[in-house]
Amino acid sequence: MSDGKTFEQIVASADDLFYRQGFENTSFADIAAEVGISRGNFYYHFKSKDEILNAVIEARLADTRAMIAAWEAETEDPEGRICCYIRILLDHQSEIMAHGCPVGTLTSELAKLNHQAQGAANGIFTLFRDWLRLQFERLGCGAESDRNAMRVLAWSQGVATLANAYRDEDFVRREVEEITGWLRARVRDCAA
Amino acid sequence: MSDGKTFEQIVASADDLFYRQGFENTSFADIAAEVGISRGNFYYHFKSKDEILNAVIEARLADTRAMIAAWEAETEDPEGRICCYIRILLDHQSEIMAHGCPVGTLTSELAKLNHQAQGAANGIFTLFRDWLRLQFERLGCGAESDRNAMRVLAWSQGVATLANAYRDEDFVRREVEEITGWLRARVRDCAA
DNA sequence: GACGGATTAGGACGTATGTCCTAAAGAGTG
DNA sequence: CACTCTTTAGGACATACGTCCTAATCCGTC
Repeated sequence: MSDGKTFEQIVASADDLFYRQGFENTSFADIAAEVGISRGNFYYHFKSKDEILNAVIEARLADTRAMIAAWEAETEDPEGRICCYIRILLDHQSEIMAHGCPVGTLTSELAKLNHQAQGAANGIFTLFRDWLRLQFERLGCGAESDRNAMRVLAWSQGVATLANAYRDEDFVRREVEEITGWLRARVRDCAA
Repeated sequence: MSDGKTFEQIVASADDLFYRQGFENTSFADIAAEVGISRGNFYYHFKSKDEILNAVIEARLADTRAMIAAWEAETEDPEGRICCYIRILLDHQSEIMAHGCPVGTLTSELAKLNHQAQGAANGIFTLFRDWLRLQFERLGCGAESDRNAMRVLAWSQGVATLANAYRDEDFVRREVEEITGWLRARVRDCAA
């Protein structure tokens, strides 16, 4: 019933379209066209559009966990790991300039729709937040760790929003350097 | 034809609803219900929904200009003026936690819709950006002025996005203090 | 009070959408 | 080949939406 090839394709296309066009603005016809199936076929795999959204959020949660796992495999150094997160802004620069941050724009849209999946979408933020907090704790930031994690999240969200508005590559590059510099200083302070 | 009482009410209600529910997700029926007029009456004042959006953006531009003028009347001190901008986060805290930043969420939505009014909506950002840059220039930040202005914009945008996601009052308050502290340090650096 | 332009109400129209239903096609098993 | 369960196609259905049209109402002026 679930977890077939078509199921995965629907989720993948919906994921992409929700990111590029927004959830509300993406129709079944859009997804069907991209997957190459008929419109009526959705209801064999999903009971409603909201259920597709839930599956997309699940997929994003899984992707995020995998991404974090890859960063953990990349380096043991907490500061280096935090830099991995910051580097998303560069690695996905063109997509971010075109469509913003996938997490931030989705949570914003769901907040306006008063959608039930809001909490689930926030879970993606929380995945990053908790992991970043852990890295700051390992750096000795103690009680400040969560605040630092939130600062990194907020900073990157702001950069994504303005990058999307102005499509300015240099701005993104400069801010990434600035965040990295702030991080270095913060690590020094915490270690002291 | 234009600029009547009904016209103003439509723009005011649309402005409010676009903020709370999003542009795409707000229908003529919604606006009509809030203003108390019939649905078909819109087309006497506006040729299309996009024209309402344009009027809303015009109104927001005017409001922003008025807000900036009020700040300029409030104090001559550039640092104090920048603090006025930062203080929006506190003055409109509950709305921001409920619906995000009106500017950031609108530009994000229009970007996803590939809407023609995207540029006009960015103009609101630019109003703040140019004015903030001017204040930094007067503080002696020189070539760094625009970067500092963008940083203040980005920071506040990020705080708004996360405030909307987590609805955490303390987080907003802490970040405002942090930005203010950063500003003080930056002013010191520039003056030196 | 009568006229005329400004404004409004109400509904028609075509389209798009989410949802649902049913018949057909596909795939695997005996 | 026959049977069954899974999967798909295609369209029906009600609803909501943006747009447009027309008749009615308001209101200031003569």
